[in-house]
Amino acid sequence: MERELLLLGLLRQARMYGYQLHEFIERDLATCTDLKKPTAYFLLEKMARRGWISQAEERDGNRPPRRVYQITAEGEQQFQRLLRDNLGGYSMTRFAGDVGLAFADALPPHEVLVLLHQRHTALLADLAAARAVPQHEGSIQLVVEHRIVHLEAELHWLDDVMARIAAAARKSAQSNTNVERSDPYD
Amino acid sequence: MERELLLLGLLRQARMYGYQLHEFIERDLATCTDLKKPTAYFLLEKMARRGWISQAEERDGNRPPRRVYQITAEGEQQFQRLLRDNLGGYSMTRFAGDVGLAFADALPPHEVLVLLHQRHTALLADLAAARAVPQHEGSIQLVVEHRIVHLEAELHWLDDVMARIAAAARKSAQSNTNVERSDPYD
DNA sequence: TACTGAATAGTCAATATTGACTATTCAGGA
DNA sequence: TCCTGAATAGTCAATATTGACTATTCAGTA
Repeated sequence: MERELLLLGLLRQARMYGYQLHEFIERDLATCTDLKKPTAYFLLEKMARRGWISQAEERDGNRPPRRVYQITAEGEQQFQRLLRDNLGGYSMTRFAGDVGLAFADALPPHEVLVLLHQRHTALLADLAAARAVPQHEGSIQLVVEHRIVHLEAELHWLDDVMARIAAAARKSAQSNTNVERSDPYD
Repeated sequence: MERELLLLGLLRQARMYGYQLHEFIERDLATCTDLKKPTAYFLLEKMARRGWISQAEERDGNRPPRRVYQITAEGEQQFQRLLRDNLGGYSMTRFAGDVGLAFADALPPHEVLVLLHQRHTALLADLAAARAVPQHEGSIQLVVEHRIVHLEAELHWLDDVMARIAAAARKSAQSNTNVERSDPYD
């Protein structure tokens, strides 16, 4: 339901057409959500059917007509309900990268370390991008900060995981060495 | 693709039928992913079509026959590819709760605080559940730890956000008071 | 003027995901 | 024996989501 909440929240601030909504989301909210164009149109139509928003054809000069969406009184009610549900609740966050980690022991540790280093680099780039986002007005700023907090925690954790894997790999390499070279001082 | 990776990773450890896979995911991996039964069957069929896994009917006493899935050599290849992609990459995590926060200024601050307090409670419960998960063998333990790290960061951040909202509300209540009661000492 | 590439505005078919349901077996008690 | 509730094993129709595509307009420029 977050996507409906998002669209209603934007339409609450101004009437817009689908493309405009999509552009705004891509430009200003890419940090907090994604919403592909077909999904946006799908949800807009659904909400229009339910009477949460109203559509109107509008033309601008020679351009082909476009559907402008506007929130209704019913839509405002639903917005408030969805907003209260969202703020008051908490739904488990899923991390796509966890699945790989869960099976990390299927690869040799040194390769895992190389791959996690790549992940680390990608994380750093994402953090830099989040830090580069210009100040937003109002609560949207919170979301950017949230993202930064999360990315920083993620980086620390990833460093820790890599250190532990490296330590385990060293230890096992060491015992191999011991066996192969029978070197009790290594 | 994480879901395919997940199923392949499980089938790599033992041949299983759909229900077994689903049960394992619900019981042991609920912290890191969700995967509803119909989705599991859908993906299993898709991977069978592609030759990543093979199916076999099997019967156990009087029970109705069930389809047992087994990873193939091709499936093992794909598993390794997906695993490398997953470990080496990073895909943005989306937080459902962010959408609500982005529109928090649509509600009076005191109500936002009440709602965020509810969220806080739910978070604490989730953290307690994550801490209660018994030790897992191997890398799966990493995922549980990751979850705990994230929940702790989330709680700290939420405390901070609530404190800031409370402070802003106090300040604005104060200026209201000043205006209404003209009390320069409050 | 004619052409090219970017911006605008959306559509379509294919895929993925889910809630709600069915149907069987089995263990244990009334 | 018969019944009930839990466990087992899945299916189906409805919904949601996406990649890839179309088609128009406009600004700049060769």
